[in-house]
Amino acid sequence: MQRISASTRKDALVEAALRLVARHGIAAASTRAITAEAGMSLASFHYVFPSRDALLAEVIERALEREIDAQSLVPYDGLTLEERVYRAFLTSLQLLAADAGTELAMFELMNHALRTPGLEPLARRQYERYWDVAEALVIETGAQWSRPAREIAQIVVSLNDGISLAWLATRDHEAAQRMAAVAAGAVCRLAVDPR
Amino acid sequence: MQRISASTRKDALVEAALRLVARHGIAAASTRAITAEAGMSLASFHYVFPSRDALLAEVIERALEREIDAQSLVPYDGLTLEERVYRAFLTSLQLLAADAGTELAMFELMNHALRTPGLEPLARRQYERYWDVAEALVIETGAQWSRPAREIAQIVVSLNDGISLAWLATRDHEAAQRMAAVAAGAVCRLAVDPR
DNA sequence: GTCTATAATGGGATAGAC
DNA sequence: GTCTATCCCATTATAGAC
Repeated sequence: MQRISASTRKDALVEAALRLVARHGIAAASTRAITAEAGMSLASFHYVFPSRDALLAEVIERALEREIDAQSLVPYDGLTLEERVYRAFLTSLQLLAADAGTELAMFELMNHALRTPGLEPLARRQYERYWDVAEALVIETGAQWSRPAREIAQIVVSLNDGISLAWLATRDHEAAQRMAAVAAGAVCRLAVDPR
Repeated sequence: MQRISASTRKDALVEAALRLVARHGIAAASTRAITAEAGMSLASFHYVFPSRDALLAEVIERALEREIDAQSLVPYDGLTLEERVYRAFLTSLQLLAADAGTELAMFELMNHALRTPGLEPLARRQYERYWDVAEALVIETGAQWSRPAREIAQIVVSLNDGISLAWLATRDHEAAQRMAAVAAGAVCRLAVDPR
């Protein structure tokens, strides 16, 4: 095998792990499976990562950034407030339908972090970032809200998580879309002038 | 050891597994750990359960029923609509704070079902039951809603799941209580006459 | 730096005595 | 029905040759 820089190798392992977790769940992401997926030997793994958990920590951060990037590409020009909120929920559902494994993986990685001593702060930071992104979105609507933007944002994130989980469990597209519509309505009624 | 009926034994194993999953996560619920917790031998396990997954399926159902029982004990007499909805969310948060492990376990068991071939219908049924229970609660408010009771119920469940997950990740009591309040307000604005 | 080989552990499941 | 003992496999991590 060629000599490859440690950072390149880390990168390849994180990507391989992410694919495996998305496809078959976190339990399937053993060090052996990961190195096989990345096309390298088992020993290479421990050359760049001290342990499986150290890798999973990086996997969580990588997955989070990807998720946030996907959300921030949505165009909202010329839409009413309710349409914008609805569109945001729908975008999540589209990401979900396009790659259910990856979205389920986000929940699995979160649970893993919450069960692994030392990784709890990762879960916390993940939520703070979700809230940050949603808050920016709420402010960007330009609406006047009856509560601080951050609280609205937290409700939006909660609804999004809840609807996503419900879809993952039931795979009921119609129900999920109706939920997105009703949720958008409920959120918009928190605006002072829900135009 | 004494001769014990198969059903008693199953029961003891399910309870032991539930305790382990709540304490240390689903990964810690190995057949060996479960039988040790239940105070019996490993072979007894396979005498009453064909496999670990067969046990976990029963664990999921048991945990679900317990969760629903806990929620249905809440008294709502003499409260306004918003107070009732708020109270429902708060009750969830209290259960959460009282036993975070068990509530986290619910999410883990759900993920497990979604990743295990053959157990997906369990996850689906679990959600249908959540929705049923919430729908009964929504109807019981006596309010006139702008959408069918089931859709309101689905939003309530989504909010509850989302808020629960956020609390599990951040352990921020204040934020969670504010979220419960704002969520209750948003839901109630879906009533025709939100008195 | 990268590999093969192996240690060390823990897992699910089963055989067979009682 | 219940147990002990064991099989067999997969896992994480490391040793040591190159």
